Amino acid sequence: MALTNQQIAGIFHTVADMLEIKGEIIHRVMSYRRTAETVADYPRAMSDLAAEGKLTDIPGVGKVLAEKIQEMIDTGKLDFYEKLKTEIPEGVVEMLAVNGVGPKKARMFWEEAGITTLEALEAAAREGKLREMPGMGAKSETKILEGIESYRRRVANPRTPLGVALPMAERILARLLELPQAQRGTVAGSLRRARPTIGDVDLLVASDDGAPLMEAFVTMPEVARVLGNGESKSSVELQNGVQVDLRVVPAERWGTALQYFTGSQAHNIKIREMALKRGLSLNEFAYTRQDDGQQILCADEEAVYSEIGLPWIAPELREDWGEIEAAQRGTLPKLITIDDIRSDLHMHTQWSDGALTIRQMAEAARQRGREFIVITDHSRSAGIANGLSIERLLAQQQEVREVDAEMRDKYGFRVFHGSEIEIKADGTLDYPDDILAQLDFVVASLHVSLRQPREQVTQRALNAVSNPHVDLMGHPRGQLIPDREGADLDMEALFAAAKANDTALEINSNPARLDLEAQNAKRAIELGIKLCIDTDAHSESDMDLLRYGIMTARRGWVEAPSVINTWPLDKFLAWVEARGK
DNA sequence: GCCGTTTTCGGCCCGACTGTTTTCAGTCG
Repeated sequence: MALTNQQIAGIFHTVADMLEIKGEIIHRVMSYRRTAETVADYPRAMSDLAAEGKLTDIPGVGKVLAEKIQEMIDTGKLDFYEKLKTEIPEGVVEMLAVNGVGPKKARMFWEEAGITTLEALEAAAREGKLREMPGMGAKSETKILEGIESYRRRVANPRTPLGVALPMAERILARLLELPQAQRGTVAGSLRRARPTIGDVDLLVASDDGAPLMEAFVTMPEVARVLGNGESKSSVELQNGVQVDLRVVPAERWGTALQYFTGSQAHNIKIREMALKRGLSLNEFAYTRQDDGQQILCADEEAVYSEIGLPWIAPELREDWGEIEAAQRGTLPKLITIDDIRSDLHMHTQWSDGALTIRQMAEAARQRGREFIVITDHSRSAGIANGLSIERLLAQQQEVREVDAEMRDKYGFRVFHGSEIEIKADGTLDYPDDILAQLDFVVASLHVSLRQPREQVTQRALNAVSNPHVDLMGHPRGQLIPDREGADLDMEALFAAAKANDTALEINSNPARLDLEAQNAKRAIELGIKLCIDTDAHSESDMDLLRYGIMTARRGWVEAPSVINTWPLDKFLAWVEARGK
């Protein structure tokens, strides 16, 4: 059975670790690691690419890696990996995840002391045996013990969702910016790029006097452990297990520093390669001209990019998904912003599992600048969510009409009546067509039986988007971050059906969903599919989650015209009408 | 292992911090 992109990426990551332990040339190791990253984020299934013979189209994949991917698709395993597993004990590879243990030390512990498990490593450290080894001492022993403890916490809770990490990072940053030494500051790293989950938090502050900032940072009440504490860089682990890094740079070098610490690594490597071709070496402090050694300082990111002939590239795009090539061609997308959003087409009320009345939701949306909304409570089979029977649905419509009339007269604000209907396990929809026909707008979503086999769950999605009454498919894959994988949908088939039926696909703004993911959103708009960025709000505060949906859309290169809820009311209604409602 | 305005070989981005060391290797991002 063919492996998924995630599984293939996982194997390549482990192979890279194993090769590094073996002392392989680092560039060979990096090619596996790079490809693992690429495959993990790739918008199309490796099995599809393999079927089309297009594996070597993937940047960084040559003959050898293409053959290995093909083998995993065909056989479900990789011989090369199986052989490596017989050479290197699993526990030795696991040691690399411990802060302070790298490939050299892992190999030394294994070969010199016969340590092949984390438990044995911990025991040896406790008994003071590690300190006798070359390059080791009492401090590194302690560091490894702390590292093992931290690793075990991380295994239980591996990555932090964007929706948790960003508010936390902003709170810490705000406190640092209160200090007089801080000139400016921002969130950087994968958080600034708005990845759906975050490994650690990167903060950047401009200052000519970093010491007080570092002192304040490492003594924050939520700090559990100081991992490093230098003049320009400190790292802490918080009580909640999240690692936070703070870097301090002088303001005149802000641009190069921010560009560097925002990443991604793949993006930065390409930028540096471009710089080198122009005789410039780039680091976080400056460009350096290679001929005379003269430095070129960049106080903002625009200067960093313009120095090598590129327009500024939005951080959400910096994943090496083609943004540098697009910048060179002058074809970067004009990314959607939160101000482009005019409506919210997916929201819940007290009629099902929401916290507020129809009127309260409408008022809250209006206060946030929306021009119209659609109320889409759960359908009848969603028992836990108090889904609406047909009778209740029709009664709700009356109330929606009343609120609409009132809000329309008062503010010119409109409230429409819809439903978020279950796509049931058997593939049918939760209300009959004649009921759906009475609604202004229909969202169809998968909530149950997400673990069905690929063909079955895909067929359910196709049934839904092909129904002429369905306008939007909500959170298509049904993933829950960070715990639940989405359904094993054939996304290409879903895209084809959405395109053929002119059905829109949702980017759900809830940080637990962010579904469609950016990669799939990017693929969808390339195919000309319409999207919709909704809050799926169940309360007033949920409406403020919209920014996460916007970030995700921007990561997917989405421009406002592709998004139906950026459209003015007339255009929206004309589209719904034209779809045969 | 990949790749090419250095093109089929010989490169491959760059620096901070730590702990050990007496000048640097390992780790990390």
